[in-house]
Amino acid sequence: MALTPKRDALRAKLLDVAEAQIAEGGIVALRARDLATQAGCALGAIYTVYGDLGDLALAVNRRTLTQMTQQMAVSVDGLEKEAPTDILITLSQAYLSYADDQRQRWRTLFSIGISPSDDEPGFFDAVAPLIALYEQPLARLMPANTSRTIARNARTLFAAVHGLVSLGLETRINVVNRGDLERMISRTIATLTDREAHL
Amino acid sequence: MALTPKRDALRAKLLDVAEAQIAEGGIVALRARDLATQAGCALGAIYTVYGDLGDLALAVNRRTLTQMTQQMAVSVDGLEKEAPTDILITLSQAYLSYADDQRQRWRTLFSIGISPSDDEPGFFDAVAPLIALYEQPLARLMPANTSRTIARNARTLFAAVHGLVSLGLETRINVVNRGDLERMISRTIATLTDREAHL
DNA sequence: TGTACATCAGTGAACGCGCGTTCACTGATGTAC
DNA sequence: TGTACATCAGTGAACGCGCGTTCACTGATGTAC
Repeated sequence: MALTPKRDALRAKLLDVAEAQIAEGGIVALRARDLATQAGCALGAIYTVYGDLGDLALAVNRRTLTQMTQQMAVSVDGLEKEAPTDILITLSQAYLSYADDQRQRWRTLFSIGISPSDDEPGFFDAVAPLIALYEQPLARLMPANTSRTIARNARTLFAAVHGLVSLGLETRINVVNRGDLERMISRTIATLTDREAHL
Repeated sequence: MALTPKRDALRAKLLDVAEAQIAEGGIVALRARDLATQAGCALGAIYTVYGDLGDLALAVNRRTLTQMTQQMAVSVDGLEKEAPTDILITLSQAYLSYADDQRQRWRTLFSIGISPSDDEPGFFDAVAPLIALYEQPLARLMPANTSRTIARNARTLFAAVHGLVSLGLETRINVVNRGDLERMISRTIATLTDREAHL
C-alpha cells in the first residue's frame, strides 16, 4: 500500500527476481526462500509488499503479457502500408518467436492465468491490447464489417495461431520443426484472411 | 510386471480411482493417500503396481486421449458420405464437447503430457489416431495431394481448433460464450478447407 | 486330506523433505522539542 | 545540533502442513510330500 521509494524498490526487485525464476524453471520454481535469497532480503519481507506468492506470480504474468504484446507491436512497426495479411503473418511469427524464446514465461501465462480473482476484469481485458494488434490490419481487410465482427475475427485468428504454436512447441512432436511450424502459421493466416476479405 | 488377475484388478482399480480424482480436481488432486483410501488398499500397494504417481498420471492421460478420440470417432460414425467439410466440423465440435465436459481431464492432458520419458515414442504417436480422423475427410477433399501434405494439413486444422477451444474454455473470457465458440470453429474449418480444396 | 514350509502380495507407520506463511522481535528512520 | 521517544520496515526462527516414498513386517496363498 505504502509508496515509499524503498518499498517500491523492494517490490520491483522481488518482481524482477520472480520473473527470472519463472523464466528459468516455470511456476514451480517460484519459491519464497529462493526469492528472498536472490533479492537479498529476509523471507518475511516478501509478505510486506505482496500478499502472497500468488500475487507475485500474477504480477509476473501481467508483465509477461505486456512484454509479449510490446514485442509483437515492434515487429510490425513501420509496416502499416504493407498488405494486411503480411502484417498479420508477421505478428503471428512474432508470437511464435516470443513463445519459443521465453517458453517458461509463456507457459506460465496459461498455467495460472492473469487475473487475481474471478470478479476481476480478468484475462480478456489484459489480452485486449494484443487482440487490438490483429484488429487493425483486419479492419483494412474487411472495411465493410462492423467492429464487432472484426473483433471476433481477430480473436479467432489469434486463437488459431495460438493453437498451432501450442501444439508445435508444447509437446515433443518430432515431426514438426520450427520451419514447418512457421509455414503452417503463414499458410493458415493467409487462408483465413483471404476468405474473410471475400465475405 | 506380474500379470496375475488380482494384481491386474488392483492396477485397474487404481487407474479408475486416479481418473476419477483427476476428473474432479485435476492433476493436483492426484494424491497417494486419497487413491489408497478410495481404492481400498494400503498406501504402499500403489507402488507394487505402479512405479510412482507419475506413471499413474500418464496412464490416466493415455486413457483420456483414447476415450476422447473414441468419442470423436463416434460423432462422425455413419457420416462417411457427407461433405468432408461437414465431417471435419462435426469432429471439431466433438472435440470442443469433450474438452468442455471433461475439462479437468482434458487440461491434465496438456499439463503433463503423455509419454513417460523423452526417449519414448511420445505424444505424437499417441495423438496419431486422432489426427487420422482428420486425414480421412481431408484426403477426399484434396485427392491430388500427397499423404504427407494431407497429414500436415490435418495437424494444422486440429491445432487451429485446439487453439480456439483452449482460449475459449481455459480462461474466463466473458465475451465468448459456447455458441459463439461453436460458430468460430465451424467458420474456421469451413474457411480453411475451402481454400485447401482449391489449391 | 492334512501338515509344514516357502513365497510374495499387500500393509501402514515412519521417514524425510520442502514448502508457504507467521509473528515476536530488532534496529533503522523519522519526529518533537 | 542533540536527545528522547515513536514508528514501522524488515528479520528469520519456528510453525504447521501435506506430501511421495520406503521397508520391516504380516498374513494370505501356493507347493511338496
